[in-house]
Amino acid sequence: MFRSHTCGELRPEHVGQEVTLAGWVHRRRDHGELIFIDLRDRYGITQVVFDSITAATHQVAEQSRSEYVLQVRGCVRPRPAEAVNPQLATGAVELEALDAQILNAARTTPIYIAQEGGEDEALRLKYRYLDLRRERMQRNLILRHRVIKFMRDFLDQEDFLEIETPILIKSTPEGARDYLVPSRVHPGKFYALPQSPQQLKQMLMVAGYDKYFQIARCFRDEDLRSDRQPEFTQLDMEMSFVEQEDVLVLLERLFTALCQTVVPQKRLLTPFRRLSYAEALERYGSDKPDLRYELELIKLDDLLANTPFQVFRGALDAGGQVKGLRIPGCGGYSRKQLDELVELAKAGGARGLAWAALPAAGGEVRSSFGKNLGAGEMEALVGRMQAQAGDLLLIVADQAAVVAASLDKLRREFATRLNLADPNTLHFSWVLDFPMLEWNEDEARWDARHHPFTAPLDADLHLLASDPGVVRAKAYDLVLNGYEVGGGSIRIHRRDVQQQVFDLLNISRETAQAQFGHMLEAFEYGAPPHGGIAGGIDRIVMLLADESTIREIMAFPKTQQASDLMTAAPSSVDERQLKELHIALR
RNA sequence: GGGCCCGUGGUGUAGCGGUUAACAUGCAGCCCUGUCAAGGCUGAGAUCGCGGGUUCGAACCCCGUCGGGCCCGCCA
Repeated sequence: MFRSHTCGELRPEHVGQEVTLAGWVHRRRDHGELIFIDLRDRYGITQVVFDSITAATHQVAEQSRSEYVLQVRGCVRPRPAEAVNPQLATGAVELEALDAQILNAARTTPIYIAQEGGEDEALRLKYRYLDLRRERMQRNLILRHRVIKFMRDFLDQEDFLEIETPILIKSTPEGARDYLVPSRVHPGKFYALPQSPQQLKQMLMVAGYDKYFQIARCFRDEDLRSDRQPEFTQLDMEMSFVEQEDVLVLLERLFTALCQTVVPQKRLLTPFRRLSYAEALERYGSDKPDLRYELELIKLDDLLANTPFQVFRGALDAGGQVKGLRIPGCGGYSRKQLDELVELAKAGGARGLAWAALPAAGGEVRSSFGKNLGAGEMEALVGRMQAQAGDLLLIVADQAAVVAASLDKLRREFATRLNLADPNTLHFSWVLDFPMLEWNEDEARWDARHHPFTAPLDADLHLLASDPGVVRAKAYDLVLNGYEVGGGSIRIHRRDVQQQVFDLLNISRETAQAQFGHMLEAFEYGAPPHGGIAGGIDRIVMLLADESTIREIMAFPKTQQASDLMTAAPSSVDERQLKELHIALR
């Protein structure tokens, strides 16, 4: 045994006991004859005092440097009243070192452990094992552990079974790009890593495991974002004999209890608000709106029905929309600041951004487009947007999707600038009634928006043949503070409806047989009605931890170029390995 | 595939056409018995990511390249 206690454990009740601690030198304060060392492990920090009276022990402290690994035997004693450190959990006591040894020395570390630095993230990733020693990362990984532990315990209580599914599976061309694994035994053939265990969990429903879950690693070979890594973890669930409402209610109970347990200090809004996909896009321009603040998009089409302004006119004539945002108190923006906003709108796909600034003192409206408007139109816009002196009005005219994307960008930007989103609030919501299909312009065909097994709303079933674009699905997303943290659907379990959907998606019988034959066959042997959901654990933990990238809550994340800077993966491999796998590089 | 931003001692920054490349912190040595971001003194440490170019002269300007970040496309 290297230690009798951890560095976070000692309290006044331990006074007088002889204990042994082991840990890293967090900080050293050398006063000559007296040396203080803060000894750290993942449980905390304990101050160890080395007095020159114990000469050999004192010498160990003299030689010690930051991040040396020490073992110290000593006596727990109370600190003098004026030397108590209320910042430390162990701050009422200290360890009087009687005997100590250096278990291992350490080079000067490239990053400081004791201080949260602003270093280049690449450096942190290269030396991740040092970065992970920091309190922040430990706190995040501990939170992550608690989240996953809670999910397992909760679902166990609800009679769910955690069942593992394979990592080496069959590739299907649907969805994201697959990570492929070559087969040695089958020349020229490949496994794929799962984008999600979708088909497998549906097979488990056919098999009668009516409440399944898994903490499932998923892989998608797509470009990265701050909330997207090539491998990530989902809470994957599937249930039989359930309707959409059952799934929503269960998940709401799960996440409510989860948040109340692991982040009780946060304000959780319940019940979760529900809004349709159409409403979300209409009011917020996003299917994952941050509802902690309002700042809604305002529809202006009807006021401009006869406008002479070509930009608005053109958009409306082309079947598009004109919508705006009222930004309170930003009417004083400079030309340069406004130009930045125009660039932001363009990043969202808009060709431009019309703005109107109302002076704080009242008077003439400054705007990029006022002179092009017809009589009374500016007044009508100002009225509709309920603009007040000092406000800034931002207006985009384009196709609905472009208007939504660009105003969503602006809406989120101003939430940040104006501090509208309370970081301490968790605002979950359900986005429902997604369109089932999506028109693929490039390929001129319908694509499944969720996946091809998603069931249509019963009320829309009859439209499948006549007007597929308006058919809504029994699909639902769980949204938290502007992030999609979960999504799922009720699946089709009727063979005739499935065939109808395949026909719509232009999936031939042969293709369906080749790609999904095993599922279709399985469904002929008594498939129960079923549905499920998958939650993005990384994103949820990120939000609960108040972090802005999921890299901060993963032990060993990858860079935007999908490389691991610590191990230098991916890497070249031996010619012999390639040969065994029947692979020739081009 | 595209747009924008970043790269200077171990670390974080300043310098933005001529400087002995500055500051903080860390590091090393010495002094110091109540510190907890300990303090004091002394010192070492950077060919400015890399490669070209412009210039009498480049950390600084230009081109390319590598690495990192944010976003668009992509992510059923």
